[in-house]
Amino acid sequence: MSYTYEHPRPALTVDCVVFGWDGAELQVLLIERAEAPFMGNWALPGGFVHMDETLDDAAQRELQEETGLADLFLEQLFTFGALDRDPRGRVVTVAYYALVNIFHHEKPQGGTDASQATWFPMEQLPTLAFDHTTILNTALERLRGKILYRPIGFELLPEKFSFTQLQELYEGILGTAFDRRNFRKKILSMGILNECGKVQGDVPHRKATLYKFDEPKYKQLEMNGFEFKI
Amino acid sequence: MSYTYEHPRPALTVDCVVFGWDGAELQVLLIERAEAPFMGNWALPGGFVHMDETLDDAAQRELQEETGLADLFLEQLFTFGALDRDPRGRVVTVAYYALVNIFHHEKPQGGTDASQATWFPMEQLPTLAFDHTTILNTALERLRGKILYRPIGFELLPEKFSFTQLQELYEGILGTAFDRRNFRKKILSMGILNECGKVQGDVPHRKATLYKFDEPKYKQLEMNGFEFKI
DNA sequence: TCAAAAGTGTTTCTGCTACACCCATGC
DNA sequence: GCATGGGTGTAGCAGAAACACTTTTGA
Repeated sequence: MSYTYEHPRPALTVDCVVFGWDGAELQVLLIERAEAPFMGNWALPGGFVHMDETLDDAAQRELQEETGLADLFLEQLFTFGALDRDPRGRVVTVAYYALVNIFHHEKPQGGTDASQATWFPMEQLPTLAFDHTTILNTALERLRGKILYRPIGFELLPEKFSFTQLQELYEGILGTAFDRRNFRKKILSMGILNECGKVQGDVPHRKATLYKFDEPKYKQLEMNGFEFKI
Repeated sequence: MSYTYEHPRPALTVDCVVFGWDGAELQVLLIERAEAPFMGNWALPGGFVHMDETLDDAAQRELQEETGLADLFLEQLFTFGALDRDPRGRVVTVAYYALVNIFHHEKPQGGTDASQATWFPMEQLPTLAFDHTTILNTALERLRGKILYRPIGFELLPEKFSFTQLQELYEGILGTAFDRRNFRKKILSMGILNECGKVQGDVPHRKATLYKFDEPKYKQLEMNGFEFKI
């Protein structure tokens, strides 16, 4: 079976930068390529866009197939179209970035054309196939920008989390330190967290209060002109 | 001549939302389509991506061909891939937005496959072909967001402009009013404008001081951590 | 009782907001 | 001299930043 067109067409792929947070470091999910080109190299999960799926659907499908991940925060990032970005010829890729709670998906599974899917700390990335390093850096920039004015950090945490966890997440991603009292004050004053008791487990010190992000409340506040801001 | 691939491929286009400012209203440059589909309808300038050009190059080329515009602020916006967005079949489009001084390009010229290119005020847009209304709205959102934290508003003004012009631009795009004194203070305190004398022409009142945006200065400040912010 | 993290208020400072009058120019 | 927009300073307020001690818990 083959397909013929009057004019040549670039191939179209999607690639996904999946970020996770292990409590200390930002992590990225990479797959080991099982096919040429760059066979055996690490790369972002991704693949060709099918004719009967939207770009968002393609990104979701590829993530599901290559990493087993589903139902995560997924947002279009940027489209990369450098002429020589793929040795197979002209391939344009629509990049996405995703945020996922790493502990809900600690053992991602390799799938069809990915022999492995593994978390890497941002600070110890392997060499990546194609222009995937560029894509990853773009995604990191976006994450750093967006986390300041949208409540997306919660996507990386467990459903219930302590203020220390939240603060360490922000500090780790942004590379800056915050005052504990001011941080707590600012977030609490937004009124988008619900307390859910000190369920924290066996720790050799005082138990922290755990909170949940109240998304419906946030959506409602947002509609009334409220803006999340760190 | 024809091109055959093992798998079907979406066609890939670029579309450009070109914004201009006439001193009172935000304007968008549209072309009248000379070919099916939507022949005779208004649409964003754009067209198919060639195999030997990047996406940015394609956007620039299409603008040049269809409107005569060159050397303008042009930035990738978003990629639209809904299944039914083009009646010819699966067409994915990488949208761009551009900012241009309307008085340097008052009479844009229609080109190859565009029989006319015309400025429309945002408030009086015709019905657009394809999903171009969606694209345009996305571009407007982006413009409104970005103008707050990047000095891109200057792209829409003449090289030399008065504070009133600048303020009216911001007020028009954002739909909010600013205090004249505070606005002036804030912008001046950034130190990114150079005074260039009261060259303003025949006006029946006091002549305004004109300013130029000092881009090198801005770039330098930016590198030292300065952030433009309205 | 010690170590380790949780929790909590107040003061200071900075930057934003609100606000009104005189100036220059052409008609 | 009048109509029109240009240009300017200050006081009050709100939100950000700085800052240190007490509490809880398990070992």
